Amino acid sequence: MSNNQSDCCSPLVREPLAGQQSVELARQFKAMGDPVRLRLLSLIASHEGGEACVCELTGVFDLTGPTISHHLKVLREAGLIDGERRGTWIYYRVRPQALQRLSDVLVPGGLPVRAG
Amino acid sequence: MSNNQSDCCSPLVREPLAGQQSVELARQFKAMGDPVRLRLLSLIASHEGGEACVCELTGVFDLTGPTISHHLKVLREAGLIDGERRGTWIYYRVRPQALQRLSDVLVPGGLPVRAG
DNA sequence: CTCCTGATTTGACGACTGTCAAGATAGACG
DNA sequence: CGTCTATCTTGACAGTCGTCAAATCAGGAG
Repeated sequence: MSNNQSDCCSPLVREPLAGQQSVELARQFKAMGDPVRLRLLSLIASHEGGEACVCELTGVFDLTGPTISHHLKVLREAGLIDGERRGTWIYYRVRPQALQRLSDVLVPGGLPVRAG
Repeated sequence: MSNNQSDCCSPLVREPLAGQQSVELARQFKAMGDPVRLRLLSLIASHEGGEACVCELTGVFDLTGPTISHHLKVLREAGLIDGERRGTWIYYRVRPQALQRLSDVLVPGGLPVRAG
């Protein structure tokens, strides 16, 4: 079985998910299973240049800095975003491969698709 | 903004998710954020005929009936599966539209794609 | 009607999660 | 060096979640 992350995975719909794979995927879906995190992900992904500084994210929500920081950490540890410090600010960007992989898992067509 | 569920949604990557939409989507992603539920979903989706009876799902896990039932309820209330009683048994099947929608949200191409 | 089997509901309990306040780190600037 | 700003970490607390045992509901068979 192709358990490799870069080679990726058969879609959910084609064959039963193996135990280990389900744990990995669930971790990523779970990270997206919170409205705040989903919006953070979207804010980052859709921001110009494909990246956003924490300072641009904090103001959007009625939440304290530490809470935003916590959510970003969850997204980062799930492998959905990457953070990079540049001077005073820390910039986050999404990992398109990760989103693509999750997207692929969900539809029967799955991997083969990819309309360039 | 096309906030309509059937018309669907712009992908995460194109523009920031609105508050209400993020809550709905998060609910579905959250439902998939558990290894057992992901495997259940996969078992149902990949089962012959596109449906599976609860009795076929229970034996797969080292979990009690009530627990499986609970997870199925979560998936059902998230709109990811549908259940139907036929005689003694209850059969579940996935809602392909729901999975498709989630898949679409995750990639930049989003809706327009669809390589037949 | 009574019993049996399949499935859900209820109630309980430990584990985990989202949130905040307070403290700690990291770099920029005097 | 010390200070200021941006971000993260820690500790605490209420709320939610995953799980099981026990009770309940729905059909089929005697």
